[in-house]
Amino acid sequence: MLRVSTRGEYGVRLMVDLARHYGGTPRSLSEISQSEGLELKVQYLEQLVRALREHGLVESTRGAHGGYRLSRPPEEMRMSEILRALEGPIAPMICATEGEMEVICDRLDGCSTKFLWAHVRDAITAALDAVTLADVLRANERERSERAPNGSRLIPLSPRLSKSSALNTAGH
Amino acid sequence: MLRVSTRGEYGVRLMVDLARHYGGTPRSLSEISQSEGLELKVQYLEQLVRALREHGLVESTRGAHGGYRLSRPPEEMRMSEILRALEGPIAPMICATEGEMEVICDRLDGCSTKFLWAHVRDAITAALDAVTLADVLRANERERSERAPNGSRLIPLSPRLSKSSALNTAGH
DNA sequence: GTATATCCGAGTGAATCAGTCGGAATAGGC
DNA sequence: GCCTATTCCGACTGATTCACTCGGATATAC
Repeated sequence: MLRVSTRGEYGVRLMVDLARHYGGTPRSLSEISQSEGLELKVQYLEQLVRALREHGLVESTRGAHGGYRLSRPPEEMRMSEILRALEGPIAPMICATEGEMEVICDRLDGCSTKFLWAHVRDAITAALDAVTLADVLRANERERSERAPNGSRLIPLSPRLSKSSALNTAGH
Repeated sequence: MLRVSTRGEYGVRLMVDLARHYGGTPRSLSEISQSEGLELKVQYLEQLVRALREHGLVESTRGAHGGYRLSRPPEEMRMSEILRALEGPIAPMICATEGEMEVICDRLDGCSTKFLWAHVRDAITAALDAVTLADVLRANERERSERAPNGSRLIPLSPRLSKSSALNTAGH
């Protein structure tokens, strides 16, 4: 339950790639898809990056050698913004969408569980506000470097996946 | 994004109703559906309550005057259990399901955003662990009594919906 | 002008959601 | 023993959403 769609997953990976190359030349979708393991889905990425651009999170240059870049440094991008751009407002229930929720929920006897959903929503937004794109990039770099560089990909990842993960340095 | 389905919504309402009548005679689904404003969906409720029973949260008695009751007092039921029973494990991404997540996610280059989803998942479970069925019932009773008893349903609910809601007494 | 990109609207097959349907089993009241 | 109220159970279905795909237009470097 409470799933994020592949839109969110791919979109975040795309942003991580842009963060990794922040400051350089624009990255094309085909470059991104290769280095993030999304080879087959370039056409789909187009759709996602559109939403990110429309929300002002990335800027594009067209034509040959064109591509995308972050419109702000990764440290100044909260994951909440990114996911909102990709998937719309955080709303565990229709009656608990961000912003005004009274309007919709005046129906019936007022959605007896309103408070619960608002509580969940606030927890999610807080969690996503506390993490920046730079944090996710850092965690990702760490994981990459821990994997042996000479192609021995067989190291089990289990021991490092506990609650004391890299993201706990994000200060929440 | 991050939606809870109507399964979760109706199922929680059902549980709130059972909590309100805890200690009395078993409640039939038709009674529940009437008092919770779910008149048309009795057949659907059947399906939901099944999941709740199979997870040991409610007990049933069959035949005439039969129905359902909570198998534990509302104070001892966390909303996390209830929602898990209704909607399955809390997993914002396939690679961040509760319990073991390494197995599935060993594919590709190891899901660069794993940490983020785990972080979100933990925030959600913490939020749902902090609230008991009794808390939701209490918040609901309060709302009911605040609505004028003589049918003047027109009072706007807005001022009381801020972050300092009743659920903040749950101690998180 | 050609190759490489982004841009844009529309379409589509598969999966999930939100129920519905038909009937079997169980228990209380007469 | 029958009738009624109820839970139990598996299967079915229409609508919606998801996860893409397609075809083409537009812009820019060389």
